[in-house]
Amino acid sequence: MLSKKTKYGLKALTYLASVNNREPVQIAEIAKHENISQKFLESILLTLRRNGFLGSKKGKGGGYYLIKEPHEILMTSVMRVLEGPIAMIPCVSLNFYEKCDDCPDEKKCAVHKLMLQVRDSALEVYRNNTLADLIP
Amino acid sequence: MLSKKTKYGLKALTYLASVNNREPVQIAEIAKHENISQKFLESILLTLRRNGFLGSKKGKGGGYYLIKEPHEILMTSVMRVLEGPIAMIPCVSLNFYEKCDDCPDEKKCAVHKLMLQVRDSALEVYRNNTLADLIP
DNA sequence: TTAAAATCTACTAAAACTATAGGGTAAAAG
DNA sequence: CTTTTACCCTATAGTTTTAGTAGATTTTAA
Repeated sequence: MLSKKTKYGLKALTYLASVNNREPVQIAEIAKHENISQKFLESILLTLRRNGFLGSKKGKGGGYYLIKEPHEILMTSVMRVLEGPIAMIPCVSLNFYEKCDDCPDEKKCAVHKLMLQVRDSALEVYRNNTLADLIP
Repeated sequence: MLSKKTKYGLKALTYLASVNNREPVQIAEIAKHENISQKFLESILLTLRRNGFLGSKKGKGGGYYLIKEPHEILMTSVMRVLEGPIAMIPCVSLNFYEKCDDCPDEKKCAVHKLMLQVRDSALEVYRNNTLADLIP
């Protein structure tokens, strides 16, 4: 299941991308427009800022804004920050690899074999989509 | 993340498929061979039986066995039973569809648009794999 | 220089889900 | 009738998710 964190994060990014100018947009405005709990969204936007997707400005007239052009923002990186590994199991993860402690030989493992394909197909989708592609 | 339930279920199915004859295999044997908690595996095999993948036999010489040929068992149906919906979000699910209550228009939703592609790509993988394809 | 408007930070907590263990019941075989 | 096995129900520790609360900090504008 996709977490609400990721869902809301994607919606917020898309909303910011759809605002043509790059003026800061307040959390409250995003939350209202996308039907998101404002406090929850606050923490999500914070992690997006810390990971280099957003800039912020405090005080009156402040808010969040995109730091790159929408077509430069790949879904692979967005998903990794919001949802974590793209692989469904660590033993097939590119960026978060971990060996299964119960599995003696990955090459012979059925789960490994299947999940490798799933990872590759998901990766292809995320690599073919930038934030610009999601704007309605 | 793939649940251990699914992981163990897949391993158990593969193990049963690799046993050439269709003699019942005891839970304990599967659990030992695949390094799985026996009690947990017990409940997993039960749901696999209830969903038409396995047959069982009680008493001495009993155990679980495949009810169909490995090449007839599609990963789509296995995954749906073990892991649940293949879609990451209900609004793009074929078999478990549900509307998002926070989303006014699916057609304009960025999350919907992205997750539809992810679902399709995952589906293609699962449809192209039967249990027979996972046997080492 | 004060007040208002925002983000930032840390802490807490309810709810849901996951993985597992325990103990007893039912059926099949010998 | 005893052993062996699957079957079934319950509880529970642990983790993750999804927030909510309270306040600190920074910026702008009056």
